[in-house]
Order: sequence, then structure tokens, then C-alpha cells
Amino acid sequence: MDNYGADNSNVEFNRIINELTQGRDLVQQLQLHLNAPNYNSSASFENTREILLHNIQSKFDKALSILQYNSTTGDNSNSPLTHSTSPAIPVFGVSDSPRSSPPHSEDSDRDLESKDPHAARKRKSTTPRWTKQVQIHPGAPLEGTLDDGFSWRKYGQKDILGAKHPRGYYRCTLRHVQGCLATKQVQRSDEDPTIFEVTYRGRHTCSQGGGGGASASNVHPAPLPLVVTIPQNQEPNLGNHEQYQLIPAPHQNSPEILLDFQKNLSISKDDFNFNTHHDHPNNVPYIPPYSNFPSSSSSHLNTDHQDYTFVTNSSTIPINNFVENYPPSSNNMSAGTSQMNNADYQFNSMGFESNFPYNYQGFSS
DNA sequence: TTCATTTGACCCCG
DNA sequence: CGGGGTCAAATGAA
Repeated sequence: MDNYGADNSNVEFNRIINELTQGRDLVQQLQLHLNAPNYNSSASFENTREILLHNIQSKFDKALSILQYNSTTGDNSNSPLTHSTSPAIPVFGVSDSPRSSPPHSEDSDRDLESKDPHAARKRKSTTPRWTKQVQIHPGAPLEGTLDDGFSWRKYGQKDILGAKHPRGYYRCTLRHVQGCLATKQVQRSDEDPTIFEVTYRGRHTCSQGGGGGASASNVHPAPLPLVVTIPQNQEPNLGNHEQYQLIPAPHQNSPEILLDFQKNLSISKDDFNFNTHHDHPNNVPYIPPYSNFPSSSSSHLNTDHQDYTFVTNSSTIPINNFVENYPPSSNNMSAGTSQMNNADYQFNSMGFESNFPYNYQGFSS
């Protein structure tokens, strides 16, 4: 991705228009839906609304992201968003960093084109992050427990003070190919070794995450946390590659919301704790993993930890990596394509492609 | 040969 | 100064 700048301004502009137009249409659809005479609060209706809402959010997210990206690439310094921090749809890595003078200011990306290898080794992240807790279950293939639909490459592991277990550092395997800046950290819980705390940072801008809005419509902008219930008093034994299994949790939703959520992943709305305590007007339910961002405008800059609960109604999802030297699965060998061996999170219909690169800066190398 | 993981070193920041 | 995050050389696996 080079010179993703001025030459693309028209293209970007058109994309923005397109996204906004689609968003408007979706709003109309939603309005119709809400005004429908047979409107009721059945699950399917709710799901439809959620889908619509999510799509709307996605459209705006995309548009905003394009604008943000342009503004951060110098192409568009007077972009309307340059000085605007959209309250409801914050964007990663934009104008938040105290050290944001260089073009690349996200945390994990040590600007890939940095000339001085010793110059800026590490940047303290101001990229928003969100944490999920993933519970594993002994009995099912280990590979499957923590997979979130993205391919990750481990780039470090560290013992953390006060933690029994080391923390694993992962970044998107497409980082160098597509400039995807998403990273995550995985750490096993001290109290409950079956729980893994996964902290995500940045958003996938790669094709896995629907980056560039080009083609991929197959994944979420944010990884899918899996919170599974497990029988108690079963001692996991990750070190021995014991098998783990995702326990189906009860989910009350119709499959409609999951139209594209192929392969058995469902969203438990209740678990999502849909509520209106955030800034969303009109009681818009917030769906963090899709809309990617905890919407609390209060503290979205650093450690806005939220636990997103997904449930799965079926089994094995290939895992990529784990902490503590858990054996990697063999699923994602190449950093190129087709790591999505699991098709677990596919958004295909209804234009579910909310995954515009929110961290678009990475494309500039 | 290519790519992922491991691991010690480096660096930033509180 | 030390903890945490990242790099990158070495190593391993396919």
C-alpha cells in the first residue's frame, strides 16, 4: 500500500458517499421496520433491528474511518474529522496519542518504515483496547478455544509481574502484507486457569477483517470472544495439549441475527448486556464485537475493558495460538490468504461488511 | 525454502 | 528504575 493518498481522494470520497448513502437507506429500513404494523418484540424482530442497527453503525464507521484515514495520512489535513472526535464511533489510533506527531501513532505498529531501528522502539499504547474473557473447557480440542476468526502470529511472550502465567503477544499475520495493525494479548487467569483474558488492540484492517472494503466480507472487525461455560472442577491441562471444548451456552436468539454468522456462532444478546447506558441515541443496542468499539465515550482511549460474551452452539473452532507455548495450530501457515480455515465468522448477506479498517494508517507503508 | 515460534534484548513510559 | 511491549536473531516445523 503505497501512496494511499491524494490520488485516491476521489475514490475515497465516493466511498464515503456510498457508505453514508447506504447508512441512510438502512435507517429508512429500520424506520420502516419499527413502524411496521405487525411490529412486535419477538426475537426475530429484535434481531432484524439489531442487524439493521449494526449495519447502520458500520456504514458510518466506514465513512468515518475513511475520513480519519485521509486526515491522518496528510492528504486531507482539513478533513472534517481531523479535529473531531466522534463521540459515538471513536476510531482507533487517531489523534489520540500523545506522541502522535509521526504518521503512525498506533501502539503496536512500530512504524514499519521507521528509519532508525533504535529510535522508537516501543510506544505506549493509546489505542483503545478491549478485553474479553474466554473460558475453555477440557474435553474439546484445544485448537478451537481461543480462535477468534483471525490469524495471529505470536511475536512475544512475557512474564507479567504478579501473574502466574506469561502473557502472549500476538499480531495479525497480515500485518506486513496488508498493514493490519490488530494485536492481541492473551493471558491466562490466575484464579481460574480455564479462563483466558484476551485483550485486543486495534482493528483488523486486513482482508480478514474486511479491510479496505474491497472484498472480504467474511469476518468481524473485532474478534469474537467466546465465553463458554465449563463444568467445574475440571482441571485443564494445557501444557499437555489436552483437549478443550466449547460448551454450548444457551442462546435464545433466533438465527436471524446470525445470518452470516456461519458455523454455529450465536450472539447472546442478554449476555451482551444490551442496554442504553451508553451514548447511543434511541436505545441503540450496542454490539461491541461488530461495531468494534465500546461505545462509552467516557473512557475509550485506553482501557475500556468490557467483557463481551458470545456463546457458541457448536464445537471446535481452530485456535491459532495460545499463551504459554501452547502448540499452534497448523491452520495458518502463510501470511497471505486463506487462513480463514474456519469460516466461523462470516458476514455475507445483508451487506454485512462492517469491517472497514479503522486503523487505516497501516496502509501507508 | 518459507513461515511461525521462542526468547533475550531493547526501548518507552509511569 | 522497573514493568510492559516490541523487535529480531535463532530455531523449529512443514
